[in-house]
Amino acid sequence: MAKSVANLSDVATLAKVSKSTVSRVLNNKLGKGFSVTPEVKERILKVIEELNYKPNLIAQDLTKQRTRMISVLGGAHALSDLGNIYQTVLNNITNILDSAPGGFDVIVDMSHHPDGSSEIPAWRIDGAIVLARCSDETFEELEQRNVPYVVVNGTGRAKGASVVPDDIQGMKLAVEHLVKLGHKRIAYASAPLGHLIGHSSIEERHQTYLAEIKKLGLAVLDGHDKLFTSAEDYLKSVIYQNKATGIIAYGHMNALNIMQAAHFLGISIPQRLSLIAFCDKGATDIMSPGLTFMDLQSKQMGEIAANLLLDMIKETDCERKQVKIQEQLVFRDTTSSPEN
Amino acid sequence: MAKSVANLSDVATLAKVSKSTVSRVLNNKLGKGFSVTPEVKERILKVIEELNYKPNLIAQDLTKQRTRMISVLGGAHALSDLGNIYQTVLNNITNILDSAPGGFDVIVDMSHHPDGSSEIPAWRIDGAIVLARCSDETFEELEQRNVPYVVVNGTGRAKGASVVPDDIQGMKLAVEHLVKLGHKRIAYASAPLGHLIGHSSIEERHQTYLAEIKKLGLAVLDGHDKLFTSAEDYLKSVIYQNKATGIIAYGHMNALNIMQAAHFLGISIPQRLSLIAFCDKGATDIMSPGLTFMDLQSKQMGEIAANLLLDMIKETDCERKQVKIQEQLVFRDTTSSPEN
DNA sequence: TCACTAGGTCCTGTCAAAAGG
DNA sequence: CCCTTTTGACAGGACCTAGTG
Repeated sequence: MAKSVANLSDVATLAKVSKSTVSRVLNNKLGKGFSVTPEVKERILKVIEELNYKPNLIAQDLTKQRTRMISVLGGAHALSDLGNIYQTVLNNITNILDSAPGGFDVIVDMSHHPDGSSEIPAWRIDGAIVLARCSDETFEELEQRNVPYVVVNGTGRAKGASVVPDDIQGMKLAVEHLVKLGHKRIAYASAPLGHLIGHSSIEERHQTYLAEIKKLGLAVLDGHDKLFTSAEDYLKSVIYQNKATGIIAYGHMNALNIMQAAHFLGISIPQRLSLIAFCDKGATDIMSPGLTFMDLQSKQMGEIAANLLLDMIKETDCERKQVKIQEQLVFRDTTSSPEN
Repeated sequence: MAKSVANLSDVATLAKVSKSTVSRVLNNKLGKGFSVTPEVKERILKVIEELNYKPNLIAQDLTKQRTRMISVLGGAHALSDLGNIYQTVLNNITNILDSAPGGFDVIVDMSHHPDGSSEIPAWRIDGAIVLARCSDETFEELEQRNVPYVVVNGTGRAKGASVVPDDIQGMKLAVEHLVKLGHKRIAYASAPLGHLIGHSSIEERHQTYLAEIKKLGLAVLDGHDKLFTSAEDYLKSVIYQNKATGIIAYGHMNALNIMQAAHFLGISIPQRLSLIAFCDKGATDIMSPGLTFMDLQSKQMGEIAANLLLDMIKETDCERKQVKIQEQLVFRDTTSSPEN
């Protein structure tokens, strides 16, 4: 099935014109000192139709030095965790880049590049979005090749912009929410094992919990500094021994586990225990009752990241911005005043 | 920042050899009637190192008529539903294609192509994996361009291969499981709203439920033919009015909702109600107690799909295979003999 | 045979220039 | 000489066949 696809020359030959004329007609360069007789235009379009000719994108990319492809890196975690924020982020990034003038193809690279070997085809893409993080080599590559990139929920190198949620402000709000409801004994359920190690959210939420609780003269309860493993053990320690009435959970998976364990142990939510977690709306859909949560604003994060990237692609000498997004409390059914 | 990247000519000039020689050294064509003095080779490699030269993939693609890119279509649902099987499918596809001789880049196209306009860069990829389905135009394009493709959990057109779970066999097994445990009143919870409309699984599971139940002389219970919306309403109807002791659920989301509603209504699982659903292991991780499920074998589906695709890429005249995968019962904690 | 190179090829986009009136 | 319509040559970067000394 040799060369089943027609190319520009084929069209030109059949339409009895030169390749340039065909090219011009296709790229509508009519205003710019170029014109065609309607007759010729018609003829060319007819041949194109007949041959079902489509310009070869690879050749086009080569001449234009531009691929209109944007790569999303770190797809591994974007797809692994259930209900994490990256799905929302990704959807919103895609929406915007898609409908940008000219249109960009958003591509999620799923290949598990062996650690240490950067294999992003950096010279094949016009820009990149990094979800939380990528390998050092990859960052190196992006920087060297001057590929515009934005890190979402994480930080990059010198030339990269970033969009992160303001976890310090968020944790303050979470603590404040519970305190206002009347809670005095507030615990923190830290990030579960397997979560991105070293991610800034882990440190920031934890430290801010400690700082706020101390500032308010409340008791720091056990368990905040342990990796979250068994929700049942955690509840036994925190509720039975430490008499907590409220828990702030690192993420939605903690919250889910806690809710299930609470059911099992007969601890009613929110009567006996108030629960709040950091996540986005999407994650709470799998839970009932409706979880009170600190909204990480993943939709906004995606939108802002996409627009930053577009700016950077448009003007190469754009300043590298670091955007911090305010988190927002969504008050639902898992928090209330303590029983007593 | 004009042309910050070096190309083959630059290397050739600096190493004082011709472009061909550089190309050959890079592509290790030494056996095939080509040779270099170690000295020259050394020199070239040094220059490459200095300039940090990397071949331009686009140009490479153009000459080789091959991109080593594989596109995954239908990424929209792969990322939307929580815990669906496509995540597992995708991971396994990626693993295999990644480590195939030569290595393929797996790319998930996330762009929401406006309905009706096929915009897959078919002439830019070496093959495609379709998750469940894609637009008619896209199928048309794949067929016309002779792009090898495999549909996972769905069927394609003439030239496409496919891998699907055997839902008929699976449903038979599910019914058999409950019957063996002693259940006589078995209900079916159909696909929820928003699920891929017209997907063969919907029809096959439903019809097989009806056929099997009738064959065994049992009662077909209400609700099997309605779209699944409120789990609470469903349980009230099926358990209270229809006295069901077992439910076979279309998918993990139904099962999750049913479990939560059962908790709420005080219906204990598995004592009062046995529950089984079609899904894969990944989805059950968010549930407790451990769900008994019909394993759709998503890992296998991915592996088989990837290997089929590799075969099709290797030999274009490969027959279009339609693989059906046997489902497997995983017996856990949500099914048991009925109380009475 | 060894060690290497010139120049055509893949395909499209663009510019200077030429043809036709 | 001007205006409109059309064209040939070349760039873009790597690969490969045929060929030189």
